[in-house]
Amino acid sequence: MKLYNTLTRQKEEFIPIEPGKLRMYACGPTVYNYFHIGNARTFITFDALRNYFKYRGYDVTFVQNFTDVDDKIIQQGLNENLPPSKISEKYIEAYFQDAESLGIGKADVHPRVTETIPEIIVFVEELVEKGFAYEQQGDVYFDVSAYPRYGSLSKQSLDELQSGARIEINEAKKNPLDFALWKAAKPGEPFWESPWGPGRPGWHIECSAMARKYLGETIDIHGGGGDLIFPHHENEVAQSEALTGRPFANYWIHVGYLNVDNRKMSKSLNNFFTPREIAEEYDLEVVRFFLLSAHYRNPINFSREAMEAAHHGLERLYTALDNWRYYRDRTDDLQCDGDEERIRMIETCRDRYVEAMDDDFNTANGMAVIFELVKRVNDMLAEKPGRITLGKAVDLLRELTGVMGLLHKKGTQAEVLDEAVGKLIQERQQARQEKNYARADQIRDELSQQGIVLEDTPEGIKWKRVAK
RNA sequence: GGCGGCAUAGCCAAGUGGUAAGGCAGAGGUCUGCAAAACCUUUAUCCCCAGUUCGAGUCUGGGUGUCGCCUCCA
Repeated sequence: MKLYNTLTRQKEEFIPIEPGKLRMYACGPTVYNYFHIGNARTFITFDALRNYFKYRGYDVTFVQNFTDVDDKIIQQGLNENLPPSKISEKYIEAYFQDAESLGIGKADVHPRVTETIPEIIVFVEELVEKGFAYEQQGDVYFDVSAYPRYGSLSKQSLDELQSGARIEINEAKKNPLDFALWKAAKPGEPFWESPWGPGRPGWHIECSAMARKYLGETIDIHGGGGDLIFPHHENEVAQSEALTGRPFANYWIHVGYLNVDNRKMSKSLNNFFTPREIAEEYDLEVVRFFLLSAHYRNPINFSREAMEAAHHGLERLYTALDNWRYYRDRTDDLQCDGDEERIRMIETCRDRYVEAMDDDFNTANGMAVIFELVKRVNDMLAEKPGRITLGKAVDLLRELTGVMGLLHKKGTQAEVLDEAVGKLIQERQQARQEKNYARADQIRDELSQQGIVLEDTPEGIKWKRVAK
């Protein structure tokens, strides 16, 4: 498997630290509000990447944190008139709800800053002891000048960073780029006791400490959104490598932005959509489908047109499954299962899917293979080669879309129709036989208003519920 | 100012130097009472200029446009 590594700015063959095992850490949300679908792009990417590694036989340990102490959480507490801990609790719960609706599975561990304080304090203490950090009136800062390789991830030199620095001059810092590992508590803020007095962790240290706690000193893959490269990930590298003297992460993976009108979707530009908002109009599976239909590193533009296209594309996948179920339930034809040629053709789809995904997790090409497989399934549904051969094709379709985290919904056909609708369908059938097409079409229109679409097939009347 | 993306059909989007995947939309057709679904056919010299090469969307140089990071941000 090849992955693009931000460290080297190249695609590299992925070699795990321990054969067959993957240790992966992705930066999770700061839980001060609902996340938006730009955030979701990163979560979905790592969720699907984890699925794929498992699919390829890796024993995966995936960690994604919650930042549950932060300036913004404190601020939101004031806005909502709630203590910060209630804010983070509320939005962690919301995260899991929204994640589920986007098909994002849980990580193996979802550590929280508030549960990692002792480890963070030890981490900072060690950095101070080793001369990489200094205390200043209850704050502790990382000393970037003590770490010569600062800037290696973002490919920035210290000088250039300094000349472009837009950060406020802080008298307490030796260097404007020094960043807080520990912040002295201000009145009314949550705090923990530490060797430097009451305070709370800075943002960057938490990920280093959590990754170390759950995954060890060197991890295989660390990732997040592209906007985290600097300063967050740069700082993580500095802290962790200063402490251990070893590489922090072998592969750094960064996800491209989700744009709106070609501008990055972000809270500050106020051009964002939350899953909750989108869900009023589309099934969120459409969002997931849309996000995975482009390569993860490329920026993609969110728009109504894009959602419509994704909606139709996803529907095509579901329709194939529906049509298969309908056929399967109405035929006993079990022959032709020895159709070697077809089976071989199906197998090549798996190979090509793996080939695509092995190439820097190219889900766009993976999707293309899925659509080709759908075409084969549809072809076979028309040719009716027998249930077993077709069943294999459909199994593969489920296998591949399953890795993407798609097509988990139950089929529309399996539901039970209510009696009134059933009677109408019967009546329409009667009308058709009597060539009373006006009445037949009238009934079809009526049901269509209720979101039930009828299709006349050689096997009988097929119906489906159309989602929004 | 420093660093880095991106630019391929109406829209979206792949593309490892050998003559452009896939999806959506459109057009024509098959099937259908009509539809729907499905299938078939059809829709691109890849931002511009120069260069390397037998051959470049794909490499090099120079432009142009655009977005981003350098402050919190997935």
